[in-house]
Amino acid sequence: MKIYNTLSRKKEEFVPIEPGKVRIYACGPTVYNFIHIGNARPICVFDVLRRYLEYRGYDVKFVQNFTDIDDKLIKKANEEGITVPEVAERYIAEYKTDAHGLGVRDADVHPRATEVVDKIVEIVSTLIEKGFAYESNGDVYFRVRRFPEYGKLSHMPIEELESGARVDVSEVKEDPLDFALWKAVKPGEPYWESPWGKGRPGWHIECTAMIQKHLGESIDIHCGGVDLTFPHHEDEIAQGECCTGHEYARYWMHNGFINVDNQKMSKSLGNFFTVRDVAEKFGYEPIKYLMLSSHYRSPINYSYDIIQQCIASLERLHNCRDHMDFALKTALDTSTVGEEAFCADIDRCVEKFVEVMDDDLNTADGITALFDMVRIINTFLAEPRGRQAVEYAIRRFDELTEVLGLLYNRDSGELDSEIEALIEARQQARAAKNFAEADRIRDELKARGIELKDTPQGVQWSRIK
RNA sequence: GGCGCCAUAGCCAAGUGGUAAGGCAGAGGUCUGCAAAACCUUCACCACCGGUUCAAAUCCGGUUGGCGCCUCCA
Repeated sequence: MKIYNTLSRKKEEFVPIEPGKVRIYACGPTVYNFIHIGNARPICVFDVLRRYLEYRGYDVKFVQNFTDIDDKLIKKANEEGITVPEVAERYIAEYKTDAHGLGVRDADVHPRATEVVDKIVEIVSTLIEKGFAYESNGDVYFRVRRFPEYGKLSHMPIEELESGARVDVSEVKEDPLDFALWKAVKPGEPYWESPWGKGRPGWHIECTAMIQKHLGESIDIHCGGVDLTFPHHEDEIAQGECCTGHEYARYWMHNGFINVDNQKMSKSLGNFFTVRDVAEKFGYEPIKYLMLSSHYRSPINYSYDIIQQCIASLERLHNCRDHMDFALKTALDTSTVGEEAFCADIDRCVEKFVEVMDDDLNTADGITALFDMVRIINTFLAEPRGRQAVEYAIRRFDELTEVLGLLYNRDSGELDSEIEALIEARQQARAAKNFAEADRIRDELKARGIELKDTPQGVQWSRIK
């Protein structure tokens, strides 16, 4: 598989540190509010990365953090008159509701910043011992100029950073470039004891601590949004590599943004949508589809029209899958002509899927391979088919939707007897050419969320999504 | 100012040297009691101007337009 590595700015063949194993760390949300659809992008995309690597036979360990201590949480807690841990608890729960709604699996470990303070103190102490960091007024800063490779991820010339004039100038820092590893406590804020007095961790250091604790000194893939490239990821590399002397992460994957009206979503512009809001109107699945419909590094523009198109596309996928379930119920015990060729066509779609996903996780093309399969299946199932062929198609189709994390939460449940009786009554009405009654029943069922399709093989029903 | 990204049909979106995938919407048709679904057919001079090449949406240079990071940020 090839992965575009921000470090080299090239697609590189993926070679794990340890054969067969992949250690992935993805920057997770700061849990001070509901996540917005921009947050949903890395969550969805890197979940697919994980699933795809597993599909390709790797043993994947996937870690995603929750930032549960920072300025925004403190502010939120003050506003609501509750504690910081209460804020974190609430929004971690909301996060999980959304992530599960999006069909995203839990990470193997979801560490919280507040759980790794010991590790953070340990790393900061090591950095001070090695001369890479210094204490100043209860804060601890990293000496950026001590790490000659600083800037290798974002490809920023260090001189330019300094002349950027936006860098915070502070008397407590030796150099404006230096960044905080530890922040001295301010009145009314939560704190932890440390060799430098009461305080709390800086933001960048938490990820480094979690990686060291749960994945080791070097990891295979580090993921996050493009905006994290600098300074967050750059700082992580500096801390991590200076602390251990080893390469921090081999591959860096950065997802593009979700825009609204071609502008970055942000609170200050007032143009952001929470996942919850969109899900309540349209459901979670169209959001998931949107995220996978273009390459993960491209920007996506969110709009009502686009989400409607996602809903329509998804319907074609669901119809095909429903049709397969129906075809299985009415399948023949013997095989029919052309099934071998059919299975071969299906296999070709899977091969294409693997080929494009191998190319830097091209989910847009992966979906195309799925749609190719849909057409082949729909055509093939126009007439009754042998059970084995139908089962094979289902298995291979599900294989792809599972990797993409699409068509989850499918309701293949049974109908209750009352509905079944209505369907039967309608069939009798149709046989008696009482079409008014038949249509009335069909409308009634539709109002109850059941859609009927009359086929040569009988009545196919499905629940309206 | 520094470092980058993007521009493909009405909409979304792949394709990065060999003559434009896929989805949505539209048009026509087949099937159907009707409907739905499905299937078939149809729908692009790849922002502009130069250059390299037998061959360019794809490479190089330039122009225009849009966007991001450099500050918390997915």
